[in-house]
Amino acid sequence: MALEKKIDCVILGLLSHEDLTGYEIKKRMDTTLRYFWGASYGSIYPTLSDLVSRGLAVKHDGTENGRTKIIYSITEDGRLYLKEWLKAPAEKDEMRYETLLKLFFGNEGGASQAISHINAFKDKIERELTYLLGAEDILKKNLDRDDTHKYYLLTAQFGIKTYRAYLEWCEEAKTMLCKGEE
Amino acid sequence: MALEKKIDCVILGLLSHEDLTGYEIKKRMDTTLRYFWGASYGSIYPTLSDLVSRGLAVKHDGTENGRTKIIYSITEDGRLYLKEWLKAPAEKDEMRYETLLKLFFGNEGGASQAISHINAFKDKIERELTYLLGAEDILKKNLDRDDTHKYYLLTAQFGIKTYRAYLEWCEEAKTMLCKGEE
DNA sequence: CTTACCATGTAAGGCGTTACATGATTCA
DNA sequence: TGAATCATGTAACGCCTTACATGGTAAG
Repeated sequence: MALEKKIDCVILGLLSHEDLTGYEIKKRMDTTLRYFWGASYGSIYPTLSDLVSRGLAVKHDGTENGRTKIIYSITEDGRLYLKEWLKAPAEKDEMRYETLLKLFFGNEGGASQAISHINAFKDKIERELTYLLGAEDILKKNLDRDDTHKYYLLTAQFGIKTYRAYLEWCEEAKTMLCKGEE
Repeated sequence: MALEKKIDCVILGLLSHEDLTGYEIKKRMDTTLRYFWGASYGSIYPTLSDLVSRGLAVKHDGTENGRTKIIYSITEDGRLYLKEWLKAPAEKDEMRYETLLKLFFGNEGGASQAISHINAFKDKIERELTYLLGAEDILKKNLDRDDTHKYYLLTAQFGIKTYRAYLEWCEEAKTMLCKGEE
């Protein structure tokens, strides 16, 4: 019980705003949703079929730029299902940071190795932060156009705030490790 | 390739510092490691057997307080394996926050529902933060006793910094949502 | 003309959880 | 005496990723 599977809700959530193909859903997962909820084709396409068979979404063929596509739309039942899920409290908030794991056991590898891990982490976070700041900018400019943007902005700002805290920590952590090196 | 499975390294990491039983390992997972790497009995005990069969750990029976225990120790090979893993760059740093997911689709449920999710999240984070601050305090007092404490402290401080950023965001997010409610 | 991107899927298998099963000891 | 904690495990199953398989179109 307490199904962990939220992928159906995520897809329904995306479809609640606009009709999408599986490919487009994957792109959303790789950009907007990437930093707090990822998914691969191997879970997206089967879930899409499943949603259709449960009557929560419908599919219809379409063509665009001479290309054949399978476009999915949410149904009324799908919208109800989504709303029920949104009402329920969030169950799973967790992080899995291998960087922290390696740092936790850092004594076994030494300070300079730990610093390398911190630097690699810092670079990754800086790249992500740049992306999020760009997204924030666009969202702010379109705030009045669409109410959903307000919620997208909220999550982007969560990421920005978090990543900035990470970067601060990186500096402090390196300082602390260097002191021990002397 | 690029095995995701790190549980063997985590256990080896714990054993590199002290001999432990499976039960004690689980307790570490539920306390110290909880916020960045969790694990259940269903993965700990089989991994322990696996480590023994690979020669990375050894088990020996012991008794303590009249209770029978199976105590595991790391071997030299285990220490080598751990060091190799520590050398390699971290591959998997990711979060899965259902709260953010529900917020991202918050428009479908409305501002007051979104605020409820934020409040629940805030409560959870405040509890975690209290725990981490307690851990930080203890670690700081024992910094000179054991070099490993420095690394434990580093990860605790990561959590503290991150959680404080979360809490700041909670307030800002609620303010933003309330403005829209008027 | 070939690289990159658009587009849809499946199969195998890894990883890890939940729930179950069992039993001893300690403490209120 | 009953609840909590100590202690060790297994079985079933859920979820998801990786890798594979296929083919069209756009742009340089």
